[in-house]
Amino acid sequence: MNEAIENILQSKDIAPTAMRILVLEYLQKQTAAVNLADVEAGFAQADRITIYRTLKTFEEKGLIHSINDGTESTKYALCAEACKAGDHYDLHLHFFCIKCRQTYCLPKHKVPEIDLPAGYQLKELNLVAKGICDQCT
Amino acid sequence: MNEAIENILQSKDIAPTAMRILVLEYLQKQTAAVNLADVEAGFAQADRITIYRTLKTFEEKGLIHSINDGTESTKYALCAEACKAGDHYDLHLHFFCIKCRQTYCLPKHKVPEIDLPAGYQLKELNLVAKGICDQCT
DNA sequence: TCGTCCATGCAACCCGATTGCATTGTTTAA
DNA sequence: TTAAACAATGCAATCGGGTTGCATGGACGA
Ligand SMILES: [Mn+2]
Ligand SMILES: [Mn+2]
Ligand SMILES: [Zn+2]
Ligand SMILES: [Zn+2]
Repeated sequence: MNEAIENILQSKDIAPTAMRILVLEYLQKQTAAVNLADVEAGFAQADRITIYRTLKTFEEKGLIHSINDGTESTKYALCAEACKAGDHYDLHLHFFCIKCRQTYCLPKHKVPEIDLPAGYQLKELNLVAKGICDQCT
Repeated sequence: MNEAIENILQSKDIAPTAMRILVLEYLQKQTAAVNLADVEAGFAQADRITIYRTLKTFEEKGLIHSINDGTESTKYALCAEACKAGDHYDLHLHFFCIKCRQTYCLPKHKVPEIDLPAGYQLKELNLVAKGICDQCT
């Protein structure tokens, strides 16, 4: 059972410690993006800093991606498998619900092509929609 | 001279105090979006909190809009004239240069239409591009 | 077994954002 | 004209997310 989780970590070049396995299991259960406080609250006793560094490591190694939805805290969600250290391939739309304040990945909605003025080089594109989610309608 | 500035403030239902006139004049001079510290540094002696509240008021009244470019601080820039209290009409692309760390409004690049899954209601759409600006190429 | 490396835990700090409150300035109604 | 009512300002204090320093502990290879 842990086998699968450990394999995922190792495939992303992350040493599978107890904490990391727990955090990854937690992330897999989520249906919306979570912030540091959410993860912390997901465990009876857990060190905030260790979770913080775990999430940082996960992000660096391409296991999760961070989302800046305009709220006070950064949120995290699991990446598509194709993501690698330093490269997040699946650029998709994120939706923030102003009612339940949940942030959802919409991986089927790829960010659109945009053309920039002459001389501008594009490296990254962030698209965040705000509104009311289907649960809250 | 101040006449024009005062008219702008009054047209947005903002009482034209000395500080507000100065801040608006400052904002009109900018070519990139600014944060609170920028505005503060733009004056010899100025109270940070007053500027903070000035920017908040400007935003509420639809004179400026705030930009979350993924950096540590919120940035602000003047709105199109059509913007009103609570309603920012000119949804456009913002470009953050990773070299000079400036954030530019690209009002000619409107945010694209997106279609959401059934049951999702759209209220707002934020699009931020990151890369290298024409000055830094 | 020892030494090295990495992960962890705890304390401390940084900084942008925000609030409380007393004071000052401006507007409004008597 | 004057006094009350209201809005803006200035200063101190706080909050909270994010980040770093450092000592300890566990895993693993020489
Ligand atoms: Mn996502
Ligand atoms: Mn803009
Ligand atoms: Zn919702
Ligand atoms: Zn630049």
